[in-house]
Amino acid sequence: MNDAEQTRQNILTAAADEIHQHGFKATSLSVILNRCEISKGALYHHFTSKIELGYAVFEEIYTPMFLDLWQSALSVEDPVEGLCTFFTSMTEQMSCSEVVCGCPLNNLCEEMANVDEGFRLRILSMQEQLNQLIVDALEQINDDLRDGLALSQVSYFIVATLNGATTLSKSSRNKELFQQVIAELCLYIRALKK
Amino acid sequence: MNDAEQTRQNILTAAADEIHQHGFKATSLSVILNRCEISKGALYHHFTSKIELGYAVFEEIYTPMFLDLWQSALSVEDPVEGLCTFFTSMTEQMSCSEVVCGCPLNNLCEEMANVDEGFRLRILSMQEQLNQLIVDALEQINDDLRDGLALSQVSYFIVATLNGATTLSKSSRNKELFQQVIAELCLYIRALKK
DNA sequence: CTTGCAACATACCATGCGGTCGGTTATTAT
DNA sequence: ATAATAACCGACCGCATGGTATGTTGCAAG
Repeated sequence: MNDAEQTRQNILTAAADEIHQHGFKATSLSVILNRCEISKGALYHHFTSKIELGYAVFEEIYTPMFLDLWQSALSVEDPVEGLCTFFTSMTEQMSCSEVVCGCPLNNLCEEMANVDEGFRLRILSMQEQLNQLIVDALEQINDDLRDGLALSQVSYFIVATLNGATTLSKSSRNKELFQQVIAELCLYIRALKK
Repeated sequence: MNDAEQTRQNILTAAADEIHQHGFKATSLSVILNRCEISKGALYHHFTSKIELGYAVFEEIYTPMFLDLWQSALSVEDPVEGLCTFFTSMTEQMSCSEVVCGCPLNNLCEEMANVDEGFRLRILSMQEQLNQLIVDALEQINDDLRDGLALSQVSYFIVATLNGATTLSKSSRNKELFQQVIAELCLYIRALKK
């Protein structure tokens, strides 16, 4: 990686962290500049505007990190158990910043979906990708599942609950509530089986 | 209500709407002043700062509106069915602004819980009140429910899912996803019974 | 009638923001 | 070697923000 690409990556990772911590609007470009020890000219050489930087963070940092996580959780023999262990390990490995700051994508959705169409469409696309991921995984064990399940609906339900759980843990500022919701979610997921 | 109290109420309702639409930080005091056709002096006569205005909106507008809604949904013979009809009617009566802007309390939680302790504690307190409301209602039909249910956990699960559903509908900008999650949630709730 | 305070109005301030622009250095192609 | 361009610097700009200080009006008690 040459120097230019390196500074671009530095900007992206710093911006990703700042946006995660403070949201997009409240993220100050000057803070990013300080963290990267670069000038404003450097930033605007790589990104045409703040919002384009935001899009790049979304597409190049958040999205792959997110989808890879879910993909690996679902790429097991039994995706139902895969999801449950995924969720449970989240409650254990959850760092303090994640308890406090929540999921970056969920945050961005809350903040920007109804304000900026570019963000909204990106979020929407990602949610559909994620939903497809889950549906595909569940369909592979369709024979073990109860009859009459609306798998897409089930998938959205799971994701919605998970997002709601992170939001809940943000206000309570402890893992306990999150763990409770996750425990109940695992009960629900396992009950999908016959 | 005298004139002073009337202007105070005007400020509160205008602020509540603006905060609902744009979030707390992005809400501009000058917009509120224009909507109410008052001066900045008037606002700062009634509220010492922007954040105190935010607290007042939370306590005097959002909280009672919210708790009353849930209370009336749960104050029926069968709270399980009460919740289901409550949720279902939400999907039908949901105005465009609610689809786009989401739940005011959920929004505030997302935006302010990890930034301002005053907001966080107020949100937390309200969530605990709401949880107690649901738990109390479910306990009254405990005999009809399955054994071994952790009612507090169940209650948090329901609230988390509902919040996640509104967030989902924000990014998709249509009711369909919301309705799907709600439909699945109703299945879950009804399955709490024996 | 006047005194006093509540209920406003208006002008102003410091600050931080995203963004621009002319200039400079480093790299690369010819 | 030189020309061209990428990569970067840093001063500056307009603007909107939350907040303050001073001034004005109107009502109500004494």
